[in-house]
Amino acid sequence: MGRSPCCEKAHTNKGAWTKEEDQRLINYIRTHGEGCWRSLPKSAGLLRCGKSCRLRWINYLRPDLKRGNFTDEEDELIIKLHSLLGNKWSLIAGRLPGRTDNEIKNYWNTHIKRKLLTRGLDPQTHRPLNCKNSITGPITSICITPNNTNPNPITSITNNVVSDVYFNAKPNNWNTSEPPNLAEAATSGSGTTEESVSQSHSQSQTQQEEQKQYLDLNLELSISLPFQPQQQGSAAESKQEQQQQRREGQKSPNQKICVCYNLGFQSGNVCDCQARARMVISSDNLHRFLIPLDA
DNA sequence: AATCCCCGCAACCGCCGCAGT
DNA sequence: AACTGCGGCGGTTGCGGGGAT
Repeated sequence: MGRSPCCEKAHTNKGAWTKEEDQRLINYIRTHGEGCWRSLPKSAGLLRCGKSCRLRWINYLRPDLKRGNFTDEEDELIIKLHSLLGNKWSLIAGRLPGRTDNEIKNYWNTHIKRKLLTRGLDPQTHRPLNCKNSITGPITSICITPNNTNPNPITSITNNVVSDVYFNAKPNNWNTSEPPNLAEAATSGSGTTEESVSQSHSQSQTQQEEQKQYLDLNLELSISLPFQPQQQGSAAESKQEQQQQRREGQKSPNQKICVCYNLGFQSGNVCDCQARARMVISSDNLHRFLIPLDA
């Protein structure tokens, strides 16, 4: 059995809102404030579902909404945030004052997707479309190399890395034992809750600047061509090698390595690699989680 | 002028996480 | 620990406007 409906559907209006309904909702929230959406319709004299009232207020009636077209700066910010956060529209909206998640989602689907395609980029992965080695799906494999000196830093761990993302630059104050919390940096600042706002206010300016630096750094990361091992020998030999790697606990072709944890994407935050990982490899102060693709 | 088609956007739906009991 | 209810989120739908034929 599923959950009971949030309201009595037989007695609720659906579809476009009338001016009168809008006015009732505005008047009610001006007097009583937001909250308790379930009981709001009855109290406000609206024949609407509470969810519908909430959506109408948040996406259309809220006084602090910014109207008008998106600016180029907003476009680029959305693209950068999407490359970091994926389809986390509410998080992205939190970084764009006056914009709603629904608005950004629509804008993404109607404008930015096309914009990225004309740039030759995959809107989901932000990788070049014509990259013959490109993989589908979100980036889950990240590798940090000090000063990017090692072109293939985890070859020693695995012979079959699907793809890697490298940071090209490493700030002088980057301490791999105390990684920046990128997820927090991404959501702080213009956070949507009072709590997050108060948290961000309580941070020292230096800390905020550091976080911004890390966020910018992450957003500006360059993506390397996926490492593809040279195919040598017969197919039988290759299969034998793969079986050998599995026996030895090494990464097989249908596994990915993630070091998100070291970037601050700790479990329960953005990345759940730690929870899903079947194996952890630690080296150079980095924890690399092996995650089967079918997990 | 009429029809068709495409696009943008508001709204809905179902699921999920969390807090309260 | 299990259950319930609510708010919030992301995916999807469908309507209306405008351009093309």
